[in-house]
Amino acid sequence: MVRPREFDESRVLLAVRDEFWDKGYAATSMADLLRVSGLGKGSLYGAFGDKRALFLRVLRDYDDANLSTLRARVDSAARGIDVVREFVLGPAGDPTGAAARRGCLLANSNAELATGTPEVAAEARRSYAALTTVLVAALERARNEGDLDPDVDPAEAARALLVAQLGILSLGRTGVDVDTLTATARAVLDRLLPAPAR
Amino acid sequence: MVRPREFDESRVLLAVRDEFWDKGYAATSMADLLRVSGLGKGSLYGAFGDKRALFLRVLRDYDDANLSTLRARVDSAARGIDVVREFVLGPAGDPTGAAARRGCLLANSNAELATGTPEVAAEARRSYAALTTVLVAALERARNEGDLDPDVDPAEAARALLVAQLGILSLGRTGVDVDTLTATARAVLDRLLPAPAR
DNA sequence: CAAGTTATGAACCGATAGGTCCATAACCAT
DNA sequence: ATGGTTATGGACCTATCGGTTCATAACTTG
Repeated sequence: MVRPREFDESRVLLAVRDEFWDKGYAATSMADLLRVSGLGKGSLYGAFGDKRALFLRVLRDYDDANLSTLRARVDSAARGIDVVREFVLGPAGDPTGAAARRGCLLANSNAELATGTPEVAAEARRSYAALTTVLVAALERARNEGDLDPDVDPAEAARALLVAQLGILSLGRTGVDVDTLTATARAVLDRLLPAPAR
Repeated sequence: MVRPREFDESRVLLAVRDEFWDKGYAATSMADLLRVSGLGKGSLYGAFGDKRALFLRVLRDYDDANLSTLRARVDSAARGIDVVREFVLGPAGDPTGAAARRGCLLANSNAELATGTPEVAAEARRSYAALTTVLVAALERARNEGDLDPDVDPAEAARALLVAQLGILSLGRTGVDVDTLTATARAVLDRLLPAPAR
């Protein structure tokens, strides 16, 4: 009884996400979104609402995917400490520096929109709280596996590691030399994750 | 032979800066800037050029002022370590959290505009490099004053502290509870600035 | 095959964006 | 006092913004 969509919703959402990610919210026009999605106005508005709603949808999907990825890594990683290190080193991982310059959609969006769009700030708080919880689990595992000094408080360290990642993201977005960025990330990690005294 | 300006240039620049700071670049309209500055279009364009040029001017002034302030603190502080701690704790200092939510004009702008406006990213790199240099000096002083473990490499630690500050700024902009923010900053600092073994 | 429903995208809309222009006012130097 | 020069701010301009409307096409179901 209905006419089905001609487009793949998730493909469109990814294309839209990339556009917002590359240009930022305000600098992305609806015309841009129509171009990268290949849709007409009726379809895009009909399926996702206006620009703001579409953006918030994309942002939430992005966060959920990030969280799921991290949780999956905690489950599959050989050692808890590996997940934590990867969490901080990840943004500097691409040797071309392109990933570092792109940064994180959530961090970029929060910096751009936190004041005027409280939903974005709230989403960031939600996401960071969830990330912290996962990091705590990874740190406790690391401690049990003998990779972390037992004196380190997992909750405190998790927040510190989140701050470290956000700092690396922020610095990486300036386009700083990627080797320096990586070295800095490693230096911070070494301080934040002391090995057990033996 | 000339007609003098009727407005105070630095007052206008501060008003414009605050507007960009509060709303971000794209979300600030020329109408906003005319309103907060109290100028007419002819005056604003005549004195500072277009929106982009005005913004870059304001951003550079902001950076220069920040740098000067930090340098002055290094000169006037009782101990080098105090400057470094203040550098990281500063963004979380306002007990109402308003300063933390506002963040840093440079960090916010870099997150919003780094991709599309290379001048902003370049300005951020320049500013962060200069800040790092000042931090190195403060750390060397701290070491000489017996407040810092001599094993700590000042250059490496300076970059780590910059990352820490940027992370605090980023997290603070989400509107997270200011006590948690401060506690996190302290925890990071304690790890990054170990006291000398005795 | 027909009826009913929804997706589609081009046409269209008012509002606002940033930016230019210009008549006038204000001022300094002679 | 007057001529030369610049600051001023409102009028004006075009492009583009996000968003709505609607005739049509496409499809499912009975």
